Amino acid sequence: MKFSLDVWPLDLGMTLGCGQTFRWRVGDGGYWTGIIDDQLVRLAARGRELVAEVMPGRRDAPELVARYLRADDDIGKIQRVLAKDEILVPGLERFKGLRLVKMDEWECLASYVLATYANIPRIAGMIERISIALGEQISPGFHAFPRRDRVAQAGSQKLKKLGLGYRADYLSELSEGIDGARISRMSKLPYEQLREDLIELPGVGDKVADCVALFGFGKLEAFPIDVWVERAIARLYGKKGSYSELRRFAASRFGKFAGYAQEYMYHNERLRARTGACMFLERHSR
DNA sequence: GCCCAGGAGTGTG
DNA sequence: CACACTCATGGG
Repeated sequence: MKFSLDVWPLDLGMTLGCGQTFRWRVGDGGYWTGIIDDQLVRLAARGRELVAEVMPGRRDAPELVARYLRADDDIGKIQRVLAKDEILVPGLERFKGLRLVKMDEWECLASYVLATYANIPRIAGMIERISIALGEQISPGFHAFPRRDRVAQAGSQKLKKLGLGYRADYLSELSEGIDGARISRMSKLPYEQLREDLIELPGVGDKVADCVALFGFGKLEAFPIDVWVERAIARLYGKKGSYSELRRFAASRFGKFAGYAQEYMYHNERLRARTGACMFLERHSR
């Protein structure tokens, strides 16, 4: 099933490759292949037009893709709000095609529990291995992210053999400690309450809770702080402190779209490590 | 080989 | 509240 969508601005490479989600792969023709809700999806940009191919293809496939890419986010409006922070202004144009994604809540939760203290290639490898071992094959060579009950059934010993390290115990406990009803209830909570609820789960602390609130539950005010974002805040704003201090700083500075500011800074900081380029004002650099 | 990674949990001051 | 320590391991 093939169709086109109007999602703009959109940079597929930044959006699907910046490290907020871990399963998308880019092919030679510049098309991206991934899985949304057990559907195999291919995406390619032709100018302003987004061409999507969904297999096997449900009736609501266009809505599926649009929702995943947060097509309703008004990037212009978001950036006008963030532009009140003069430090971000020089980088906004560069990152306007970087959209947050809306992942499945369980996949997001499990993925970010696995993401603790690991780099992105390794995270992608762990997720790929549990998907091949435990996920349903939806097309030759493509496996869905494993359902919660399949992970619980596997047990921590089998998970450990898939190279998850100490995360195997967290994921195993998590898969037993949550269900669809709980996720459904959490999806109705406002950000702060959702965050407190998430932190109760095994393997979920401050940072993972904010990632899941942002990428899984769509709370745009969430501001996950990992080592990269911590460095960015220190460098750009001269601000250091505990997680709770930096979180308050971000809330007051970036407001209800803090999540977008965070992803811009995260991506910028990693680009800077590789290329030396910084798109933001470095007012506090020596 | 060395260093680092989208940290969390636990114990201590 | 803040630190200090441990956890297990692939990738650059």
